[in-house]
Amino acid sequence: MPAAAFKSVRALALFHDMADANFDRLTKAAYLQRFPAHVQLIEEGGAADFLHVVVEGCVELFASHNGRDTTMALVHPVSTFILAATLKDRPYLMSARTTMPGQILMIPSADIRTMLEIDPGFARAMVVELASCYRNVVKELKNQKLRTSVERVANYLIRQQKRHPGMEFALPVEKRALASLLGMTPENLSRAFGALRSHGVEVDGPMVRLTDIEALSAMARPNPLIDDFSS
Amino acid sequence: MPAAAFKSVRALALFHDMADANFDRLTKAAYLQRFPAHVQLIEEGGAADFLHVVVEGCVELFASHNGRDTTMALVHPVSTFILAATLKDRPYLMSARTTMPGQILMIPSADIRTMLEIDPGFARAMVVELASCYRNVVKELKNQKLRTSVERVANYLIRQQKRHPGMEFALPVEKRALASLLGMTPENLSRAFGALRSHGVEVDGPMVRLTDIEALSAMARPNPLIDDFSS
DNA sequence: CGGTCATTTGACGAGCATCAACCCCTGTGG
DNA sequence: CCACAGGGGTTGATGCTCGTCAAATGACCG
Repeated sequence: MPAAAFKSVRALALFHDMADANFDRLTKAAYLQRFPAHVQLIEEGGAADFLHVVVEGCVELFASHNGRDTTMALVHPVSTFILAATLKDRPYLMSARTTMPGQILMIPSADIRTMLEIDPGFARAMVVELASCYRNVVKELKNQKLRTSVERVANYLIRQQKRHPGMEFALPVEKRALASLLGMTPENLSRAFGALRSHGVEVDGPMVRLTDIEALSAMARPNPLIDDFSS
Repeated sequence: MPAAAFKSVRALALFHDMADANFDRLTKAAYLQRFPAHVQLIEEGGAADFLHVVVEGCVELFASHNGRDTTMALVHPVSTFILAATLKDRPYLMSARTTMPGQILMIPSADIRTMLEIDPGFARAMVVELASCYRNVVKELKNQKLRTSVERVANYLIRQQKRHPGMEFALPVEKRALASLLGMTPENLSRAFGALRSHGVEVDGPMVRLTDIEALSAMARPNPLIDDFSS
Protein backbone atom coordinates (compact mmCIF):
# COMPACT_ATOMS: atom_id res chain seq x y z
CA MET A 1 0.00 0.00 0.00
CA PRO A 2 1.36 3.47 -0.90
CA ALA A 3 2.63 5.46 2.05
CA ALA A 4 0.16 8.31 1.52
CA ALA A 5 -2.88 6.04 1.62
CA PHE A 6 -1.44 4.17 4.57
CA LYS A 7 -0.99 7.37 6.50
CA SER A 8 -4.43 8.78 5.79
CA VAL A 9 -6.14 5.56 6.84
CA ARG A 10 -4.00 5.33 9.95
CA ALA A 11 -5.06 8.86 10.82
CA LEU A 12 -8.72 7.86 11.04
CA ALA A 13 -10.04 7.93 14.58
CA LEU A 14 -11.10 4.33 14.12
CA PHE A 15 -7.53 3.13 13.63
CA HIS A 16 -5.66 5.72 15.60
CA ASP A 17 -5.59 3.96 18.98
CA MET A 18 -4.65 0.65 17.49
CA ALA A 19 -1.29 -0.98 18.27
CA ASP A 20 1.20 -0.57 15.42
CA ALA A 21 1.65 -4.29 14.96
CA ASN A 22 -2.08 -4.83 14.69
CA PHE A 23 -2.55 -2.04 12.18
CA ASP A 24 0.24 -3.45 10.04
CA ARG A 25 -1.31 -6.87 10.17
CA LEU A 26 -4.68 -5.46 9.17
CA THR A 27 -3.36 -3.51 6.20
CA LYS A 28 -1.24 -6.43 4.99
CA ALA A 29 -4.43 -8.44 4.56
CA ALA A 30 -6.18 -5.57 2.80
CA TYR A 31 -6.51 -4.56 -0.84
CA LEU A 32 -6.24 -1.02 -2.08
CA GLN A 33 -8.07 -0.78 -5.36
CA ARG A 34 -8.73 1.90 -7.94
CA PHE A 35 -12.26 2.14 -9.35
CA PRO A 36 -13.74 4.15 -12.21
CA ALA A 37 -16.93 6.16 -11.75
CA HIS A 38 -20.34 4.49 -11.47
CA VAL A 39 -19.12 1.07 -10.46
CA GLN A 40 -21.21 -0.89 -8.00
CA LEU A 41 -19.00 -2.02 -5.13
CA ILE A 42 -21.41 -3.97 -3.01
CA GLU A 43 -24.99 -5.10 -3.25
CA GLU A 44 -27.69 -4.98 -0.65
CA GLY A 45 -28.28 -8.43 0.83
CA GLY A 46 -24.78 -9.65 -0.01
CA ALA A 47 -22.35 -11.08 2.50
CA ALA A 48 -20.26 -8.50 4.35
CA ASP A 49 -16.86 -9.87 3.41
CA PHE A 50 -14.98 -6.60 3.58
CA LEU A 51 -14.90 -3.38 5.48
CA HIS A 52 -14.49 -0.59 2.93
CA VAL A 53 -12.58 2.63 3.38
CA VAL A 54 -13.00 5.45 0.87
CA VAL A 55 -9.47 6.77 0.39
CA GLU A 56 -10.19 8.94 -2.63
CA GLY A 57 -13.31 9.76 -4.66
CA CYS A 58 -16.86 9.44 -3.38
CA VAL A 59 -19.18 6.55 -2.71
CA GLU A 60 -22.97 6.59 -2.76
CA LEU A 61 -24.84 4.25 -0.44
CA PHE A 62 -28.29 3.41 -1.72
CA ALA A 63 -31.11 0.98 -1.09
CA SER A 64 -33.76 -0.58 -3.29
CA HIS A 65 -37.12 -2.09 -2.66
CA ASN A 66 -40.05 -3.01 -4.80
CA GLY A 67 -38.91 -1.12 -7.88
CA ARG A 68 -38.06 2.08 -6.03
CA ASP A 69 -34.62 3.11 -4.87
CA THR A 70 -33.13 5.84 -2.76
CA THR A 71 -29.76 7.29 -1.87
CA MET A 72 -29.05 6.74 1.81
CA ALA A 73 -25.73 8.56 2.23
CA LEU A 74 -22.69 9.96 0.47
CA VAL A 75 -19.33 8.83 1.80
CA HIS A 76 -16.36 11.13 1.32
CA PRO A 77 -12.67 10.45 2.00
CA VAL A 78 -11.36 9.40 4.35
CA SER A 79 -14.04 7.30 6.00
CA THR A 80 -15.36 3.80 6.30
CA PHE A 81 -18.71 2.40 5.38
CA ILE A 82 -20.80 -0.70 6.17
CA LEU A 83 -19.04 -1.09 9.47
CA ALA A 84 -22.08 -2.55 11.17
CA ALA A 85 -22.64 -5.37 8.68
CA THR A 86 -18.95 -6.24 8.92
CA LEU A 87 -19.09 -6.48 12.68
CA LYS A 88 -22.26 -8.44 12.98
CA ASP A 89 -21.39 -10.69 10.04
CA ARG A 90 -24.78 -9.96 8.56
CA PRO A 91 -25.94 -9.07 5.05
CA TYR A 92 -25.40 -5.53 3.83
CA LEU A 93 -28.47 -3.35 4.26
CA MET A 94 -27.34 -0.98 1.53
CA SER A 95 -25.66 -1.14 -1.85
CA ALA A 96 -22.68 1.04 -2.72
CA ARG A 97 -21.40 2.55 -5.96
CA THR A 98 -18.74 5.06 -6.85
CA THR A 99 -19.91 8.45 -8.08
CA MET A 100 -16.46 9.32 -9.46
CA PRO A 101 -13.11 7.59 -9.99
CA GLY A 102 -11.34 6.86 -6.72
CA GLN A 103 -9.53 4.46 -4.45
CA ILE A 104 -11.09 2.06 -1.98
CA LEU A 105 -9.32 0.10 0.71
CA MET A 106 -10.94 -3.25 1.38
CA ILE A 107 -10.17 -5.00 4.67
CA PRO A 108 -11.46 -8.55 5.18
CA SER A 109 -14.27 -8.55 7.73
CA ALA A 110 -12.84 -11.56 9.51
CA ASP A 111 -9.66 -9.61 10.27
CA ILE A 112 -11.70 -6.72 11.63
CA ARG A 113 -13.58 -9.05 13.92
CA THR A 114 -10.38 -10.70 15.09
CA MET A 115 -8.85 -7.33 15.79
CA LEU A 116 -11.89 -6.40 17.82
CA GLU A 117 -11.13 -9.33 20.09
CA ILE A 118 -7.45 -8.71 20.59
CA ASP A 119 -7.05 -4.93 20.47
CA PRO A 120 -8.98 -3.12 23.22
CA GLY A 121 -8.07 0.30 21.83
CA PHE A 122 -9.61 -0.67 18.53
CA ALA A 123 -12.74 -1.95 20.27
CA ARG A 124 -13.14 1.34 22.09
CA ALA A 125 -12.62 3.34 18.92
CA MET A 126 -15.16 1.14 17.23
CA VAL A 127 -17.71 1.91 19.92
CA VAL A 128 -17.26 5.61 19.35
CA GLU A 129 -17.38 5.23 15.57
CA LEU A 130 -20.56 3.16 15.65
CA ALA A 131 -22.20 5.55 18.08
CA SER A 132 -21.44 8.37 15.63
CA CYS A 133 -22.88 6.43 12.71
CA TYR A 134 -25.98 5.66 14.73
CA ARG A 135 -26.49 9.28 15.66
CA ASN A 136 -26.04 10.38 12.07
CA VAL A 137 -28.77 8.06 10.86
CA VAL A 138 -31.06 9.19 13.64
CA LYS A 139 -30.50 12.75 12.51
CA GLU A 140 -31.28 11.79 8.95
CA LEU A 141 -34.48 10.09 10.05
CA LYS A 142 -35.51 13.23 11.94
CA ASN A 143 -34.64 15.26 8.86
CA GLN A 144 -36.95 13.11 6.77
CA LYS A 145 -39.85 12.92 9.20
CA LEU A 146 -39.87 16.45 10.56
CA ARG A 147 -39.13 18.57 7.50
CA THR A 148 -40.68 19.28 4.14
CA SER A 149 -38.58 18.72 1.05
CA VAL A 150 -37.83 22.42 0.54
CA GLU A 151 -36.67 22.68 4.15
CA ARG A 152 -34.37 19.72 3.64
CA VAL A 153 -32.86 21.34 0.57
CA ALA A 154 -32.37 24.66 2.36
CA ASN A 155 -30.68 23.04 5.33
CA TYR A 156 -28.52 20.90 3.11
CA LEU A 157 -27.24 24.04 1.40
CA ILE A 158 -26.52 25.71 4.74
CA ARG A 159 -24.59 22.65 5.91
CA GLN A 160 -22.52 22.59 2.73
CA GLN A 161 -21.85 26.29 3.04
CA LYS A 162 -20.43 25.74 6.54
CA ARG A 163 -18.05 23.12 5.22
CA HIS A 164 -16.68 25.38 2.51
CA PRO A 165 -14.93 28.60 3.38
CA GLY A 166 -15.63 30.58 0.21
CA MET A 167 -18.55 32.51 -1.21
CA GLU A 168 -19.74 29.68 -3.36
CA PHE A 169 -19.37 25.94 -3.52
CA ALA A 170 -20.01 23.08 -5.89
CA LEU A 171 -22.55 20.36 -5.22
CA PRO A 172 -20.51 17.23 -4.50
CA VAL A 173 -22.67 14.95 -6.64
CA GLU A 174 -25.12 14.93 -9.49
CA LYS A 175 -28.42 16.58 -8.72
CA ARG A 176 -30.31 13.36 -9.26
CA ALA A 177 -28.34 11.66 -6.48
CA LEU A 178 -28.75 14.69 -4.26
CA ALA A 179 -32.49 14.68 -4.84
CA SER A 180 -32.66 11.03 -3.88
CA LEU A 181 -30.57 11.65 -0.75
CA LEU A 182 -32.97 14.40 0.24
CA GLY A 183 -35.94 12.13 -0.34
CA MET A 184 -37.39 13.77 -3.42
CA THR A 185 -37.41 13.52 -7.21
CA PRO A 186 -34.94 15.39 -9.44
CA GLU A 187 -37.85 17.42 -10.82
CA ASN A 188 -38.81 18.54 -7.36
CA LEU A 189 -35.26 19.42 -6.41
CA SER A 190 -35.17 21.65 -9.45
CA ARG A 191 -38.37 23.34 -8.36
CA ALA A 192 -37.06 23.65 -4.80
CA PHE A 193 -34.00 25.52 -6.07
CA GLY A 194 -36.39 27.77 -7.93
CA ALA A 195 -38.44 28.40 -4.80
CA LEU A 196 -35.28 29.25 -2.86
CA ARG A 197 -34.21 31.94 -5.30
CA SER A 198 -36.28 34.41 -3.30
CA HIS A 199 -34.25 33.40 -0.23
CA GLY A 200 -30.91 34.24 -1.74
CA VAL A 201 -30.01 30.96 -3.39
CA GLU A 202 -28.39 31.09 -6.82
CA VAL A 203 -27.81 27.81 -8.59
CA ASP A 204 -25.89 27.59 -11.83
CA GLY A 205 -25.17 24.04 -12.89
CA PRO A 206 -23.26 22.45 -10.02
CA MET A 207 -22.31 25.81 -8.49
CA VAL A 208 -24.29 27.30 -5.62
CA ARG A 209 -24.09 30.78 -4.10
CA LEU A 210 -25.94 31.81 -0.98
CA THR A 211 -26.31 35.58 -1.10
CA ASP A 212 -28.50 35.99 1.97
CA ILE A 213 -27.80 33.41 4.65
CA GLU A 214 -29.95 35.31 7.14
CA ALA A 215 -33.03 34.95 4.99
CA LEU A 216 -32.24 31.36 4.10
CA SER A 217 -31.71 30.40 7.73
CA ALA A 218 -34.92 32.12 8.71
CA MET A 219 -36.90 29.79 6.51
CA ALA A 220 -34.69 26.72 6.90
CA ARG A 221 -34.53 26.87 10.71
CA PRO A 222 -31.39 24.78 11.09
CA ASN A 223 -31.29 22.65 14.22
CA PRO A 224 -28.05 21.40 15.81
CA LEU A 225 -29.79 18.17 16.78
CA ILE A 226 -30.41 17.44 13.11
CA ASP A 227 -27.75 19.30 11.18
CA ASP A 228 -24.55 19.44 13.22
CA PHE A 229 -21.86 16.96 12.28
CA SER A 230 -19.86 17.05 15.48
CA SER A 231 -22.38 15.55 17.85
CA MET B 1 -32.36 -3.68 43.35
CA PRO B 2 -34.88 -6.57 43.40
CA ALA B 3 -33.47 -9.90 42.34
CA ALA B 4 -35.88 -10.28 39.42
CA ALA B 5 -34.94 -6.96 37.87
CA PHE B 6 -31.27 -7.66 38.52
CA LYS B 7 -31.50 -10.99 36.72
CA SER B 8 -33.39 -9.69 33.70
CA VAL B 9 -30.92 -6.84 33.18
CA ARG B 10 -27.98 -9.15 33.65
CA ALA B 11 -29.47 -11.41 30.97
CA LEU B 12 -29.24 -8.67 28.36
CA ALA B 13 -26.60 -9.39 25.73
CA LEU B 14 -25.07 -6.04 26.55
CA PHE B 15 -24.26 -7.04 30.12
CA HIS B 16 -23.89 -10.75 29.70
CA ASP B 17 -20.16 -10.91 29.01
CA MET B 18 -19.30 -8.52 31.77
CA ALA B 19 -17.25 -9.60 34.77
CA ASP B 20 -19.42 -10.19 37.85
CA ALA B 21 -17.60 -7.64 39.94
CA ASN B 22 -18.04 -4.99 37.28
CA PHE B 23 -21.74 -5.67 36.86
CA ASP B 24 -22.24 -5.43 40.59
CA ARG B 25 -20.41 -2.14 40.67
CA LEU B 26 -22.51 -0.81 37.83
CA THR B 27 -25.82 -1.76 39.40
CA LYS B 28 -24.82 -0.43 42.81
CA ALA B 29 -24.47 3.01 41.25
CA ALA B 30 -27.79 2.70 39.44
CA TYR B 31 -31.34 3.64 40.34
CA LEU B 32 -34.35 1.48 39.66
CA GLN B 33 -37.38 3.68 39.52
CA ARG B 34 -41.10 3.23 39.03
CA PHE B 35 -42.88 5.66 36.72
CA PRO B 36 -46.56 6.26 35.96
CA ALA B 37 -47.82 6.50 32.38
CA HIS B 38 -47.13 9.53 30.20
CA VAL B 39 -44.15 10.86 32.12
CA GLN B 40 -41.34 12.45 30.17
CA LEU B 41 -38.07 10.82 31.17
CA ILE B 42 -35.58 12.73 29.10
CA GLU B 43 -35.64 15.71 26.79
CA GLU B 44 -34.00 16.11 23.41
CA GLY B 45 -30.92 18.29 23.71
CA GLY B 46 -30.37 17.50 27.38
CA ALA B 47 -27.17 16.08 28.82
CA ALA B 48 -26.87 12.30 28.66
CA ASP B 49 -26.35 11.69 32.35
CA PHE B 50 -27.83 8.20 32.46
CA LEU B 51 -28.15 5.12 30.39
CA HIS B 52 -31.74 3.93 30.68
CA VAL B 53 -32.97 0.36 30.70
CA VAL B 54 -36.67 -0.38 30.33
CA VAL B 55 -37.30 -3.16 32.83
CA GLU B 56 -41.10 -3.06 32.69
CA GLY B 57 -43.65 -1.01 30.73
CA CYS B 58 -42.96 0.76 27.45
CA VAL B 59 -41.08 3.88 26.47
CA GLU B 60 -41.70 6.05 23.44
CA LEU B 61 -38.75 7.85 21.88
CA PHE B 62 -39.78 10.95 20.00
CA ALA B 63 -38.29 14.06 18.45
CA SER B 64 -39.55 17.58 17.91
CA HIS B 65 -38.63 20.34 15.53
CA ASN B 66 -40.28 23.54 14.50
CA GLY B 67 -43.67 22.77 15.98
CA ARG B 68 -43.88 19.28 14.55
CA ASP B 69 -43.06 16.10 16.40
CA THR B 70 -42.71 12.45 15.57
CA THR B 71 -42.35 9.13 17.30
CA MET B 72 -38.98 7.60 16.50
CA ALA B 73 -39.21 4.23 18.25
CA LEU B 74 -40.99 2.20 20.89
CA VAL B 75 -38.79 0.52 23.47
CA HIS B 76 -40.06 -2.63 25.13
CA PRO B 77 -38.59 -4.58 28.06
CA VAL B 78 -35.90 -5.52 28.51
CA SER B 79 -33.76 -3.16 26.49
CA THR B 80 -31.69 -0.06 26.73
CA PHE B 81 -32.10 3.25 25.01
CA ILE B 82 -30.00 6.32 24.26
CA LEU B 83 -26.85 4.27 24.40
CA ALA B 84 -25.07 6.38 21.80
CA ALA B 85 -25.53 9.70 23.59
CA THR B 86 -24.29 8.11 26.79
CA LEU B 87 -21.14 6.83 25.14
CA LYS B 88 -20.25 9.95 23.26
CA ASP B 89 -21.20 12.21 26.15
CA ARG B 90 -23.29 14.26 23.78
CA PRO B 91 -26.80 15.70 24.02
CA TYR B 92 -29.76 13.38 23.54
CA LEU B 93 -31.10 13.43 20.00
CA MET B 94 -34.50 12.20 21.14
CA SER B 95 -36.88 12.71 24.02
CA ALA B 96 -38.42 9.80 25.90
CA ARG B 97 -41.70 9.30 27.73
CA THR B 98 -43.50 6.35 29.24
CA THR B 99 -46.61 5.11 27.46
CA MET B 100 -47.72 3.05 30.47
CA PRO B 101 -46.65 2.56 34.09
CA GLY B 102 -43.36 0.74 34.39
CA GLN B 103 -39.88 0.46 35.83
CA ILE B 104 -36.73 2.06 34.48
CA LEU B 105 -33.18 1.34 35.52
CA MET B 106 -30.94 4.37 35.30
CA ILE B 107 -27.18 3.85 35.19
CA PRO B 108 -24.91 6.90 35.39
CA SER B 109 -23.26 7.49 32.01
CA ALA B 110 -19.88 8.08 33.61
CA ASP B 111 -19.93 4.56 35.04
CA ILE B 112 -20.80 3.14 31.64
CA ARG B 113 -17.87 4.95 30.08
CA THR B 114 -15.52 3.79 32.83
CA MET B 115 -16.67 0.24 32.37
CA LEU B 116 -16.01 0.53 28.66
CA GLU B 117 -12.38 1.24 29.48
CA ILE B 118 -11.80 -1.51 31.98
CA ASP B 119 -14.02 -4.37 30.81
CA PRO B 120 -13.13 -5.65 27.34
CA GLY B 121 -16.08 -8.05 27.26
CA PHE B 122 -18.40 -5.12 27.85
CA ALA B 123 -16.71 -3.12 25.10
CA ARG B 124 -17.21 -5.96 22.64
CA ALA B 125 -20.84 -6.40 23.63
CA MET B 126 -21.30 -2.67 23.22
CA VAL B 127 -19.95 -2.84 19.68
CA VAL B 128 -22.50 -5.50 18.80
CA GLU B 129 -25.32 -3.63 20.50
CA LEU B 130 -24.52 -0.36 18.76
CA ALA B 131 -24.19 -2.09 15.41
CA SER B 132 -27.66 -3.54 15.94
CA CYS B 133 -29.10 -0.15 16.84
CA TYR B 134 -27.49 1.35 13.79
CA ARG B 135 -28.90 -1.29 11.51
CA ASN B 136 -32.36 -0.88 12.99
CA VAL B 137 -32.40 2.84 12.26
CA VAL B 138 -31.13 2.23 8.74
CA LYS B 139 -34.03 -0.17 8.25
CA GLU B 140 -36.44 2.40 9.57
CA LEU B 141 -35.04 5.01 7.19
CA LYS B 142 -35.49 2.61 4.29
CA ASN B 143 -39.00 1.91 5.49
CA GLN B 144 -39.77 5.62 5.41
CA LYS B 145 -38.13 6.43 2.11
CA LEU B 146 -39.07 3.40 0.07
CA ARG B 147 -42.64 2.70 1.12
CA THR B 148 -45.99 4.45 1.04
CA SER B 149 -47.85 4.87 4.29
CA VAL B 150 -50.27 2.01 3.62
CA GLU B 151 -47.35 -0.30 2.89
CA ARG B 152 -45.73 0.71 6.17
CA VAL B 153 -48.90 -0.08 8.07
CA ALA B 154 -49.31 -3.46 6.34
CA ASN B 155 -45.74 -4.46 7.06
CA TYR B 156 -45.98 -3.28 10.63
CA LEU B 157 -48.96 -5.56 11.14
CA ILE B 158 -47.13 -8.51 9.61
CA ARG B 159 -44.17 -7.93 11.90
CA GLN B 160 -46.40 -7.78 14.97
CA GLN B 161 -48.16 -10.93 13.88
CA LYS B 162 -44.83 -12.76 13.74
CA ARG B 163 -44.05 -11.72 17.29
CA HIS B 164 -47.32 -13.02 18.65
CA PRO B 165 -48.20 -16.68 18.41
CA GLY B 166 -52.00 -16.43 18.40
CA MET B 167 -54.68 -15.56 15.88
CA GLU B 168 -54.97 -11.98 16.97
CA PHE B 169 -52.91 -9.46 18.84
CA ALA B 170 -53.27 -6.08 20.50
CA LEU B 171 -51.55 -2.97 19.25
CA PRO B 172 -48.87 -2.22 21.84
CA VAL B 173 -49.59 1.52 21.98
CA GLU B 174 -52.24 4.10 21.24
CA LYS B 175 -53.04 4.48 17.58
CA ARG B 176 -51.92 8.09 17.59
CA ALA B 177 -48.40 7.05 18.67
CA LEU B 178 -48.40 4.25 16.15
CA ALA B 179 -49.40 6.66 13.38
CA SER B 180 -46.55 8.95 14.31
CA LEU B 181 -44.10 6.05 14.38
CA LEU B 182 -45.23 5.08 10.91
CA GLY B 183 -44.82 8.64 9.68
CA MET B 184 -48.47 9.53 9.18
CA THR B 185 -51.38 11.25 10.88
CA PRO B 186 -53.89 9.41 13.09
CA GLU B 187 -56.58 10.17 10.51
CA ASN B 188 -54.57 8.52 7.81
CA LEU B 189 -53.80 5.47 9.91
CA SER B 190 -57.50 5.05 10.41
CA ARG B 191 -58.07 5.23 6.65
CA ALA B 192 -55.20 2.84 6.05
CA PHE B 193 -56.82 0.25 8.31
CA GLY B 194 -59.95 0.76 6.28
CA ALA B 195 -58.10 0.23 3.02
CA LEU B 196 -56.54 -2.96 4.38
CA ARG B 197 -59.91 -4.53 5.22
CA SER B 198 -60.02 -5.92 1.70
CA HIS B 199 -56.65 -7.58 2.40
CA GLY B 200 -57.87 -9.49 5.43
CA VAL B 201 -57.19 -6.99 8.18
CA GLU B 202 -59.80 -6.65 10.91
CA VAL B 203 -59.27 -3.91 13.45
CA ASP B 204 -61.49 -3.55 16.49
CA GLY B 205 -60.21 -1.02 18.97
CA PRO B 206 -56.69 -2.12 19.90
CA MET B 207 -57.25 -5.69 18.65
CA VAL B 208 -56.07 -6.77 15.22
CA ARG B 209 -56.81 -9.99 13.35
CA LEU B 210 -55.16 -10.90 10.09
CA THR B 211 -57.45 -13.34 8.32
CA ASP B 212 -55.52 -13.61 5.06
CA ILE B 213 -51.78 -13.25 5.51
CA GLU B 214 -51.19 -14.38 1.93
CA ALA B 215 -53.17 -11.50 0.53
CA LEU B 216 -51.71 -9.02 2.99
CA SER B 217 -48.15 -10.10 2.24
CA ALA B 218 -48.83 -9.87 -1.48
CA MET B 219 -49.56 -6.18 -1.17
CA ALA B 220 -47.15 -5.42 1.69
CA ARG B 221 -44.17 -7.15 0.09
CA PRO B 222 -42.20 -7.62 3.30
CA ASN B 223 -38.44 -7.44 2.90
CA PRO B 224 -35.98 -9.05 5.31
CA LEU B 225 -33.60 -6.14 4.79
CA ILE B 226 -36.23 -3.78 6.17
CA ASP B 227 -38.46 -5.85 8.41
CA ASP B 228 -36.44 -8.61 10.06
CA PHE B 229 -35.40 -8.03 13.64
CA SER B 230 -32.60 -10.53 13.83
CA SER B 231 -30.16 -8.97 11.42
C1' DC C 1 -23.05 16.62 -36.61
C1' DG C 2 -26.03 13.42 -34.25
C1' DG C 3 -26.89 10.90 -30.02
C1' DT C 4 -27.12 10.43 -25.25
C1' DC C 5 -28.08 12.02 -20.90
C1' DA C 6 -28.79 15.36 -17.04
C1' DT C 7 -31.65 19.00 -16.08
C1' DT C 8 -35.56 21.94 -16.46
C1' DT C 9 -40.40 23.23 -17.14
C1' DG C 10 -45.27 22.41 -17.47
C1' DA C 11 -49.53 19.73 -16.81
C1' DC C 12 -51.77 16.45 -14.22
C1' DG C 13 -52.99 13.30 -10.55
C1' DA C 14 -52.06 10.48 -6.36
C1' DG C 15 -50.98 10.62 -1.64
C1' DC C 16 -51.40 12.68 2.30
C1' DA C 17 -52.26 16.58 5.75
C1' DT C 18 -55.52 19.66 7.54
C1' DC C 19 -59.85 21.09 9.30
C1' DA C 20 -64.19 20.09 11.13
C1' DA C 21 -67.83 17.32 12.78
C1' DC C 22 -69.16 13.37 15.13
C1' DC C 23 -69.09 9.04 17.94
C1' DC C 24 -67.77 6.66 21.83
C1' DC C 25 -65.77 5.74 26.08
C1' DT C 26 -64.14 7.32 30.53
C1' DG C 27 -63.92 9.83 34.49
C1' DT C 28 -65.82 13.55 37.42
C1' DG C 29 -68.88 16.04 40.13
C1' DG C 30 -73.45 17.29 41.24
C1' DC D 1 -77.83 8.04 38.81
C1' DC D 2 -77.18 11.51 35.54
C1' DA D 3 -75.04 15.47 33.23
C1' DC D 4 -71.05 16.92 31.49
C1' DA D 5 -66.40 17.53 29.88
C1' DG D 6 -62.36 15.62 27.83
C1' DG D 7 -59.86 12.79 24.86
C1' DG D 8 -59.08 9.20 21.47
C1' DG D 9 -60.74 7.53 17.30
C1' DT D 10 -63.35 7.82 12.93
C1' DT D 11 -65.24 9.94 8.82
C1' DG D 12 -65.89 13.37 5.25
C1' DA D 13 -64.53 17.54 2.61
C1' DT D 14 -60.87 20.18 0.92
C1' DG D 15 -56.39 21.60 -0.53
C1' DC D 16 -51.39 21.34 -0.48
C1' DT D 17 -47.19 18.69 -1.43
C1' DC D 18 -45.06 16.01 -4.19
C1' DG D 19 -44.58 12.27 -7.77
C1' DT D 20 -45.43 11.07 -12.54
C1' DC D 21 -45.50 11.81 -17.35
C1' DA D 22 -44.17 14.33 -21.29
C1' DA D 23 -41.60 17.49 -23.83
C1' DA D 24 -37.99 20.94 -24.42
C1' DT D 25 -33.37 22.56 -23.51
C1' DG D 26 -28.59 22.31 -23.22
C1' DA D 27 -24.09 20.06 -22.33
C1' DC D 28 -20.97 16.59 -23.51
C1' DC D 29 -18.94 13.03 -26.46
C1' DG D 30 -18.14 10.01 -30.01
